[in-house]
Amino acid sequence: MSVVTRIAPSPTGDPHVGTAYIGLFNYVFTRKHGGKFILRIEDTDRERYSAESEARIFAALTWLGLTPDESPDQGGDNGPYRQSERLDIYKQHAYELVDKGTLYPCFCSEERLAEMRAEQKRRKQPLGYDGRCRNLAPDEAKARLDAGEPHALRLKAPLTGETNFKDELRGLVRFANADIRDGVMLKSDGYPTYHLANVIDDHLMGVTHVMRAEEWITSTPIHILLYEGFGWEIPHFAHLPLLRNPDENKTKISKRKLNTSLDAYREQGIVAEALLNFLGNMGWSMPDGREFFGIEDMTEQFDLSRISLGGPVFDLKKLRFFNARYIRELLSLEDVAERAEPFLKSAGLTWDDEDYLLDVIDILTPRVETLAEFAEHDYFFREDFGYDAKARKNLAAGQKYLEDLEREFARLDSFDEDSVDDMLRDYVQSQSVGMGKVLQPLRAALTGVSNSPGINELVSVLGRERVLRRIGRALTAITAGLPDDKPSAEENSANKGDKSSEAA
RNA sequence: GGCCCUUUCGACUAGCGGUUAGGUCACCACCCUUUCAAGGUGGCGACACGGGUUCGAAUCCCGUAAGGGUCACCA
Repeated sequence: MSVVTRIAPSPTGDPHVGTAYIGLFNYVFTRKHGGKFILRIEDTDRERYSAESEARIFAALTWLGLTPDESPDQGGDNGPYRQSERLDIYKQHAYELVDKGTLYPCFCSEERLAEMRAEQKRRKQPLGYDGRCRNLAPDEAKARLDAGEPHALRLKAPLTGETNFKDELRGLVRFANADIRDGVMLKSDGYPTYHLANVIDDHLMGVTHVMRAEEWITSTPIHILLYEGFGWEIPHFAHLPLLRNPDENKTKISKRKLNTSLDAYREQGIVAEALLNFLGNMGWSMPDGREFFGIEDMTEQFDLSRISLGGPVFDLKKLRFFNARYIRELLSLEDVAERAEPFLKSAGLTWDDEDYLLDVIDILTPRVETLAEFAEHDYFFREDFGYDAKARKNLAAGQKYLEDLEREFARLDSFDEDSVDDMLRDYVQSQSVGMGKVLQPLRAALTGVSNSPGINELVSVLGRERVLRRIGRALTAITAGLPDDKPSAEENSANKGDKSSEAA
């Protein structure tokens, strides 16, 4: 049996990390079994639909490398892949189900339903359709239908017995039919609701394994009833655990409490592989316990039985750790530089040759957790950086050393790290002071900040020309009295990371 | 509230009847060190609770509790 899976995001708002999460599991499962992975756009909610959002979903999936085999973009044998383009299909199938007695027309107005709900709430009764139209005499229903009276189509849920299904991860899940409501399957505007469209599409597209988030568990019996109504084969279901907010109660991941936008992570300089790897550790683990693995490795080892069911908390700190690890170890220097370039450029930073960029990225790499953070070390790319408070203090205290070092550097033959190191050590020794006394002013002159990569590598990468120019500039500034009003570029560059996203 | 799902360190997890309950992030300490990192070493820290079953339970069963999800003409 060939496997067919799908993800079915709704194009409303930002592309969601949940889509990437569910997408990843569908993707690796499908690749593992040599099947087909479909992207279907569930755009039946006309109120919230956004074309731009749909485009961003495609872009995000492409970024992550979760490329579908069939989609609205690529097409395929089972299209169209946008639900809004399948309206006739749903309608036709829906009325077929009316004939079969699985669905029935409901002529109740929105107003009546609203009243009904209000009344139920007041009496603290269970919410749900009261079934008025369910018991309409067949010919009355038919007559009103023929007369073209506006109506929705509701599920005629059995009153007794139970509807069960086997969840691949949890085993048998049972529901009393009495608890299943007569939900609307086809809206009065002719659009299907999720349940109907979903079942029809999954069947018509040949989906064999429905892997979706746990929140769908309670609507699965509705889907089962629909499959049974049509007389269709029921696919396998696997409900994946829900990603959780890092809040007290671990509620379902939400953009109120966490940044759920894939675009946002991309813009923050999270690399796709790291995000995927991080997501792969949410509710799943490698048999050998490895935490760092690519999508190929995951595919190779993937097994539904290794999914754990507790809802994993989406921990930004661990994501950043994974990202940092990819930047400094798992990706090649060239690769990192290439990915960092857009971030540097959009910060207005420029450089003359690629080798210099590579050198800079190389020494920055252990000090950075995201691609965007490279741009914080702007002193590598500009000569007009400001001096922050500590740097000014260091400069003021180090004028003499800087004057000496200016001469020493001018005289120095080679700017490789060892030569620089030898020279500096000799000089410091000759002054009979601590290293810091000399090196901190030098650091301030070269970077404008008080913390930076090691002096030796810094000097070596910057090269003679920049070093001399910067010492000269610092000396001038000292003489001019180091005016405080000068905008100091990176006053807070020592502050770690983005608290901003947590500041809600 | 009804129904459904879930439950191992603060977080992610390993474990699938016999382990000093292991690893990772975070946190703390130490080492390295001119700064900031990275790196190294070590530390803190968990089987929700109560009953069973068993010679023996984190592992199996039953309750309880807690948390989550869901109850729309949204998905």
